[in-house]
Amino acid sequence: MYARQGRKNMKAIVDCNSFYCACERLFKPALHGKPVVVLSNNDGCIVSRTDEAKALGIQMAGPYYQHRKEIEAHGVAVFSSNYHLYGDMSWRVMETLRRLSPSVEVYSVDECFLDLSGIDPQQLHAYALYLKQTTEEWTGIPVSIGVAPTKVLSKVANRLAKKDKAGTRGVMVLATAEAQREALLKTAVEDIWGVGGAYARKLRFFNINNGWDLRQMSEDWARKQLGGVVGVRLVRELRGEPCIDMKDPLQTKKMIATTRMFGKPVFELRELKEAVATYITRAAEKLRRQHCAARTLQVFVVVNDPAPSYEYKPSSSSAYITLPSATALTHTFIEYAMPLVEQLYRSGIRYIKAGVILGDIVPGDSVQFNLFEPPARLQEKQLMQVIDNVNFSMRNDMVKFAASGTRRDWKMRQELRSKRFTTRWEELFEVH
DNA sequence: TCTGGGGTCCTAGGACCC
DNA sequence: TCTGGGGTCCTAGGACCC
Repeated sequence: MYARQGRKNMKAIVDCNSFYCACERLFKPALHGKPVVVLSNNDGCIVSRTDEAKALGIQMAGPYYQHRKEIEAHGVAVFSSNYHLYGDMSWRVMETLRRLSPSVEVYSVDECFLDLSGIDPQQLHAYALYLKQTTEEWTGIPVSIGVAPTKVLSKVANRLAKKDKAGTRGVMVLATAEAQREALLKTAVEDIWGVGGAYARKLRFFNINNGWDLRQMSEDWARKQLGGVVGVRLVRELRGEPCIDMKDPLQTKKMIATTRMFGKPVFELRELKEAVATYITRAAEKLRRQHCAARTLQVFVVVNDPAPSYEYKPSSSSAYITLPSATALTHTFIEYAMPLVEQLYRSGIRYIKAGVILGDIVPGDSVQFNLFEPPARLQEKQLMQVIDNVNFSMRNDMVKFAASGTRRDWKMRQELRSKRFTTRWEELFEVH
C-alpha cells in the first residue's frame, strides 16, 4: 500500500496521549471528556494528566497534596499508578505498531520510534495517519505522531501535533526545510528533547530562546556549553543530520534498579534490611525475566534530615560489591546485600528511601541448564523458576524470602489503585 | 627549583529522558 | 504530614601501567 523507495532518512515518534490516564479511562468510559490524573508511587506526584485536567491548571509532576483542593473541587478522577495495567496496554500498542511497520524501537512505556526511511515522502502523512487510526482502533489508546529526518526533530513535530490536535489530526510531518524552520521557531528551547532545566537556564541566559536560535549555534559552541558531544549531536539533529541512531531492540539493559520511597520514615536496621531484601527480590525477578545475570550489586539509602525545617533535602549514601560471578539468584544477592546495609546504617537516622541497583549485566539464561554446572546450582535455578511461576500466576509475594519481612510497615501507600483488569483473572473487567 | 607521556580502567557525579 | 521510579550517556579525575 505504501511504496518504499530507499534513501531519504525519516523517523517517526509515536507517543500515547496522557498514557496512564488513557489506560484508566479505557475501563471507565464515563470518564471520557472528564479531567483525570494518575499519581506516582506513594501517591506523591501527578505523573499523568488529561487535557481537561491540564486546562484546570494542574501541573505535571506537581506534588499531589498541593493540588488536592482544586482536584477535589473540580471532581477530578484520581488514580494511583497501576503498572500491571499500563505495562500490558503498552505491550498491546507496541505489538500493533510492530505489525504495521518495520523496525520499531520502544523508547519508553508510552513511546516508540519507527524508521520510515524509504517511504515515499508524498505518502508520509497518509501513512502516519493510518498508523494512528489503526493503533487507536485496535487498542483504544489515542496516540500522536511526529515525523522528521531526525529523532530530535520528530519529537518537535510530535509535540506540535499533540498541542493542536484539532488542526493537525494528531500527526505532523516535517519533511521540508521550511516546515522545520517554522516548527523550530514555535518551540521554546526548554521544550526540546535533550534540553533540561540546567541547559534551558543557560541557553536563555545567552538569549537563545527557541529551537531555531539553537539550531544556528556552532558545533564548537555547543560542545563547550552543552556537555561535549551531547550538545554537538543536539545541534546537528536540529539541522536535520541524524546523529542519534535507532537502537537495536535486542540490546540488554545495562542496569536494573528497584528503588522506593517508604510509606513512612524508617529508623530501625531491621526494617531497612527487610526493605532492601524486598527490592532485591523485585530486581532479581526483572533480571530473570530478561534471562540475564548481574555481577555488581549496589545498595543505597536516602535520609532527610528533619531538623530544623523539614525541608526536602535528601542526601544519599551507597555501598556496592562485585560478586565472584554473575548470578540471578535472589538469595545470593540478599546474602551479599545485608552486610552492605549494616555498613550504611546509623542508628537514630530517619531514612525515607532505599534502593538496589544490579549492574554489569550479562546474558545468562537462568532457565536453561548447563551441563557443567554443579547440581546444587541447578536446583537453585529450578527453585527460582518455581517461585517466579507461583508469584506470577497467583499473587506477587505469595512466596517470598524471610529476609523481606512479614510486617512491612514501611510499604508504600497506594490507596487509589484501579484493578489489574488485563493481567489478573480475579480482577477482570465486569460488564453488568 | 626545575618531576614524561600516553593509555586504560574505574568510580562519582551531572545532565537528561519519560 | 505531604515531592516517584527506572533508566541512559557523558565527563572528570584518580590509580595504575609501561
